[in-house]
Amino acid sequence: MSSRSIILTLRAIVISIDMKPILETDQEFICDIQAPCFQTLSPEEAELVRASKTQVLFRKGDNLTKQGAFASYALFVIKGLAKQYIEGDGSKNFNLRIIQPGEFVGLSSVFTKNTFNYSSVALTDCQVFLVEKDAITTIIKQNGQFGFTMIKRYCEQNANLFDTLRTVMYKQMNGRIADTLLYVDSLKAENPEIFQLLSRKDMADFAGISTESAVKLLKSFEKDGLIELHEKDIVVVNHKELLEISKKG
Amino acid sequence: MSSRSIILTLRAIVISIDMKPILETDQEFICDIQAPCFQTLSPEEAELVRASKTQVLFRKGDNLTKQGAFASYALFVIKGLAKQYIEGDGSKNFNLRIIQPGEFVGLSSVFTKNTFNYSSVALTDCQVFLVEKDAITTIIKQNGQFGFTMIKRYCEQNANLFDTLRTVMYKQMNGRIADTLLYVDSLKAENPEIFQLLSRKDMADFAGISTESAVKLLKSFEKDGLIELHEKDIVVVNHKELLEISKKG
DNA sequence: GATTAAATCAATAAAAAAGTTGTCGTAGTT
DNA sequence: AACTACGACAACTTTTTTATTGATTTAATC
Repeated sequence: MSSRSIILTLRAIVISIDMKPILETDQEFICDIQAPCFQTLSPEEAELVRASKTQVLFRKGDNLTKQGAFASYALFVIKGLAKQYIEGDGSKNFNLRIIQPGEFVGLSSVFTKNTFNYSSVALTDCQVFLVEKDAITTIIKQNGQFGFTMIKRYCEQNANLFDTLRTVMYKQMNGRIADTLLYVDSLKAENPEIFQLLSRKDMADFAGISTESAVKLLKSFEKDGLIELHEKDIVVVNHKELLEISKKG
Repeated sequence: MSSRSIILTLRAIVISIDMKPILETDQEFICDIQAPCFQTLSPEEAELVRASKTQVLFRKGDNLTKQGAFASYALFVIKGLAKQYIEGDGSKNFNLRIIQPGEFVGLSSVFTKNTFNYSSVALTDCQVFLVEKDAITTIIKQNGQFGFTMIKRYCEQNANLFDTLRTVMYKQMNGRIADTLLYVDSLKAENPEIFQLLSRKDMADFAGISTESAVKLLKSFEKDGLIELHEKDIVVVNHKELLEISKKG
């Protein structure tokens, strides 16, 4: 290696260590604050967010949050997809939801708990920014509109949690995998590649069943003409009947 | 699924959400505080650590730290191995060190920076506990002996960083991969499986060279009788000559 | 301009992970 | 007691990732 390229390499390393957020260009900077949920912020509030945020590129497979780790901030996903899940013993995970651009992760940690109560992992590279919880708290206290938005988002997530619990509680395999299919399919309009990003184990972990059962059920749904399996992509053909199966449980 | 097992499952989930640290038994609890570097703590100080810590099981492949994310705590590895690295553009990482049981990660974040300046990932499942930086700060200020230990550890890591920079700066391929081999081999006594946990890309990222070059050099070292390659394991045969190559650069 | 060091590219081989299928066991349910 | 709804295991296939090798290209040094 030449000394010049060594120096370039070193400079890159030093920049990385100093960690002014990778990929943060002016363009993207503006982009952040333009996200819908930050529109109600006053200039001073926007400045507070800006000052107490850091932007991070999570690579596919990186954890955005780790269940049990201290949480001093909330994460806002600008770009990319992630999944949120709870870890049990062994490698028995239970998938809670897909995190899309424009959504928060770790809000609950801001309001109450000091630790993340779930893990989440990037399904694709994710551009994320982290805001320290003190900043969020401060702003909510002085800007009711913003607070309302935050609470609304938090409640939505909670409502979904209840649905999830109901599913796990009362439905059996067919209904659960139908729920999972309907859920993931509902995201497909925005994220056409979503099914390709999920393994059979992921689908199983959303439904809370074994991987083998998931494989068998998907095949059987295909045979019954409810869905089509194209490699990893899944096309919902008979939406109505899936809903029916979901209801029957 | 039977309702009883559903309830058991639910209970497991609820416990996970509540996240009293997975796997923390009395036995392990005692084990923590017995780690050498905590021996100088007074009972009250030990209690402070205990109160402001949380214990987490990082699964193989999980990030312990993410470059650029807010760091409100330091991590102490109880069990398992991890690697620390800096992220560049693309997927160009540079491996800094292997983190062994009994070592801290993220100390620098406690003392100065508010964000982690490197990433780290579990090479095996890792039992880790996290201590909030305020607790560490408080204790250091009142317990000089403990502070000394912390500073010493921090300095050691820094010294290694300088060596690493020197290597990257002045040596070429042969010397670098020799350094990498010597470094990893020095950990083999404590962790016999260490080489199996590292891919050729990992070795290359330690040496700061391309994966292909690493493969070729390792083969050539084998031909010259310096090392033996057994599947993923590597045995250093001619330690002295490797040192020589390392020195020559 | 010739030489050297090392990255990049492309093609292939080998190993690991993911997906699939059938069989069996177990715990509830009827 | 028979039945149902699964999970668990084992064997196997497919896909993906990692490793390997040779050829080519780029840059820097001599």
